[in-house]
Amino acid sequence: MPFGDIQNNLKKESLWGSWCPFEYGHRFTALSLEETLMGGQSFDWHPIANLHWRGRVERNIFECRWQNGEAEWRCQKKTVHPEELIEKYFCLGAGYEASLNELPWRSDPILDLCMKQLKGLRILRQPLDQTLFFFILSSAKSIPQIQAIGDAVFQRYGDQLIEDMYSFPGWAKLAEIPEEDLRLLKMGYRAKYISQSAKFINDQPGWLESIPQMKYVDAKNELLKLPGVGAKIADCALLFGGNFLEAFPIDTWIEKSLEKRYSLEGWSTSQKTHFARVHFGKFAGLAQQFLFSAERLGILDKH
DNA sequence: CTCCAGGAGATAT
DNA sequence: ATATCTCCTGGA
Repeated sequence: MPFGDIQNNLKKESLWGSWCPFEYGHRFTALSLEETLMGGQSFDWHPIANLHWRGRVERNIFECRWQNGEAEWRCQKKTVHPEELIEKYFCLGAGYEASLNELPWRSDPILDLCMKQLKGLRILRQPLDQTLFFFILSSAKSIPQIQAIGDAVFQRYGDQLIEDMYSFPGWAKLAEIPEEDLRLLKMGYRAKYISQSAKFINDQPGWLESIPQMKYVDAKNELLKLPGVGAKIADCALLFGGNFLEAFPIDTWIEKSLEKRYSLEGWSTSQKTHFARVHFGKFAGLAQQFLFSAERLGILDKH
């Protein structure tokens, strides 16, 4: 490595604060930390080394890593009140554990296995505007593809946060972008959804911001008004971007999982939604996350 | 080359 | 209500 690069890296490194353990760090495992950041609920995190990720929390850059058997985080020195940001973003605190305890794990051996194998898996509290954006992009796309398209949009239209990370441009900015320009960023048919949803949101100031205050059913019905937002994407936006832990998104993984693990072959999607609400209860979204990750990682077939 | 993804919307029954 | 087709792109 040339001397200039070494100096440059030292300079970059000096911008970072020291590593901190998570306050409830013992609850993460290497697997659950990775799955929380990279499992498809967020598209803000990028791996930069083995078990080491960099990502956005609001307009700040944080890093997380698994080191010496525990989870750690750090952020740039200029970040204001980083502990509060982390606590909020990762939903740290006793309330989350209490919610997990209300899931029917005592009577559901499948859920119990998922929760034991993925101990520490969390649902993040992300901003609704950006989460909605990513999940409109998500239809019939894999996680890396969604992230790549998002990165391109952020880089082209967002603000630069650090060397290679940019902010979510916001719906107001997206409303100004011609649909054809969005198509150039490989959105395909989703470009129309983004463009039209941006106009819808822009034409009704305060509408999107009011959604997190609503009851779940009302919030979902509002989001369903957006072009490109059906039941699945509305539930993803509410669960990952609106702190609605009762939202139970049913994608093809969960659809197949419910059929296979809970013998719901032949049930319609709406019947499965009803089953989930009755069986998993008011924190069904938490159960969904454990079930989804377990299927994705192939955990249930091993046991 | 064909097929189909972590979906939604339009159309037809 | 339910079934089928199409919409872009990229990877198997």
